[in-house]
Amino acid sequence: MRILVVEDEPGIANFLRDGLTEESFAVDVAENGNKGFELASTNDYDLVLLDWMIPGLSGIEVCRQIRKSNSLVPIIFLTAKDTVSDTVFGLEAGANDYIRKPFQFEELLARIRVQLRTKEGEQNILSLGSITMNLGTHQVFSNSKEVELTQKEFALLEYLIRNKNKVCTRTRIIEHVWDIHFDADTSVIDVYINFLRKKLHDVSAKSFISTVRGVGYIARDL
Amino acid sequence: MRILVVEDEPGIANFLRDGLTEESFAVDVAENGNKGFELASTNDYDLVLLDWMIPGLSGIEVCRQIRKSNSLVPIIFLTAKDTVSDTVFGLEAGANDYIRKPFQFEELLARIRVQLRTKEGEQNILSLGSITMNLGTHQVFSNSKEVELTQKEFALLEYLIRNKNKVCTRTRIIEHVWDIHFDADTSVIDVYINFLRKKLHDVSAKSFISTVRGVGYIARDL
DNA sequence: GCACTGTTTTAAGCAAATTTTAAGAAACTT
DNA sequence: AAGTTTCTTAAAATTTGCTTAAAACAGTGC
Repeated sequence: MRILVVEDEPGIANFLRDGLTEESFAVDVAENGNKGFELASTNDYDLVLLDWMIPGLSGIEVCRQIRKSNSLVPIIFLTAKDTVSDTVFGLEAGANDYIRKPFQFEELLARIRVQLRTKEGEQNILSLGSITMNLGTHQVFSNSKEVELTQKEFALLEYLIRNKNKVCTRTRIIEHVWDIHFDADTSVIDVYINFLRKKLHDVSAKSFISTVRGVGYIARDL
Repeated sequence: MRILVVEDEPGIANFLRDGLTEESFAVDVAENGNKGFELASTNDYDLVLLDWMIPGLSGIEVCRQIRKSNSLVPIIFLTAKDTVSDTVFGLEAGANDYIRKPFQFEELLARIRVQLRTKEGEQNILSLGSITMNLGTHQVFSNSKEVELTQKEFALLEYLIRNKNKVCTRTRIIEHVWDIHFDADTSVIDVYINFLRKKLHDVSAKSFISTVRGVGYIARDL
């Protein structure tokens, strides 16, 4: 899942980047409003975190512009202001939620999950056949036996399962899981598919990730 | 579907070639404006991706020349510039759309599909009789049973179905699906028609691809 | 600051599937 | 029946993906 963070204070920006990366999100940071809108309009993010007070276009403006361009990406405001009118103003501009600074990272995470859930019509649990992922606790179970996955393995599996029964092309995988947008001549996907198959294969019945030659991979529901 | 990419940076050019090939397009790359125009004027592309800043003729010039030669092929600009006047300039030169670098591959793909759709009046799903193709997921169903096709098989079937009820000559097939423009003394089409018939025949009622002797093949809607 | 641990990426040889070539059999045309 | 054209099959050539090992990197504790 790709998240755009629009935040000028480097401390907070880094804090968010690191924390969200730990949670297996692919994070881009924009340090002002113009950059933020540019990135938002040229990329396909799954969620946007938007600081209210930023140089260039204000957060509200960025939010309006994004909505004007017909994007429904969930937007969460980070705001130091706390008067009711301001938050209402933000929500009316098209934001989905807001959180006041200083905030607890856990709370932010919870709100992010809520937005992603409503977007995808899912809970915190993803499943495919006998495999279950708990996004909240970062645990993966295969036949109710826990399997330890690394960050990248987890992120790749999440992407595959969110798109289950659809072919995921190499290009899309490298963009959504690795956040790489050019020069895709790497075999890192092959290697991670291999990791996942090894870790999940002997536990669940059959190799549930099939290869679609010349295109990518597909995780099938049976 | 044939796409011409006019782009000088090898990294981006390769990225585009690979990504578009994954999506079953036949891709040619020109590394400068003159080559680009030469290819565009001597070939029948379904779409042109044109970088703005390229050696030789500028992207704008190539676009103008193409339009001057009375071609209506859809043209999408790739541009690093982002002032409104520039893009308007590009669109006035006869381009159909533009996308700013750096871009998300999926967004580019969406824009390409929009151009091809308006051109062909179709969505992401193609169908013929009991056969359905999902271009987004690269899946083919025959009587709602999935059939596994390779890249070339998929591309050939797509071409036949996009031109259903029209005779597709061998020359056009070899040009649009294989991107070969000389020396058509190959029997590769015969072989692939055979593959398709075998894979789809026993599932759907009758052989839906008929041979038109001396000319080519036709996929009929019944 | 350095060694240790685990993760991620790169690279290379091998295996497997796809794509192309080729050639004889079959079908159609004249 | 002769001459084309297409079909079918098999094998060669090529491409793509799998697997493994090692290198690069990051984080932790001493």
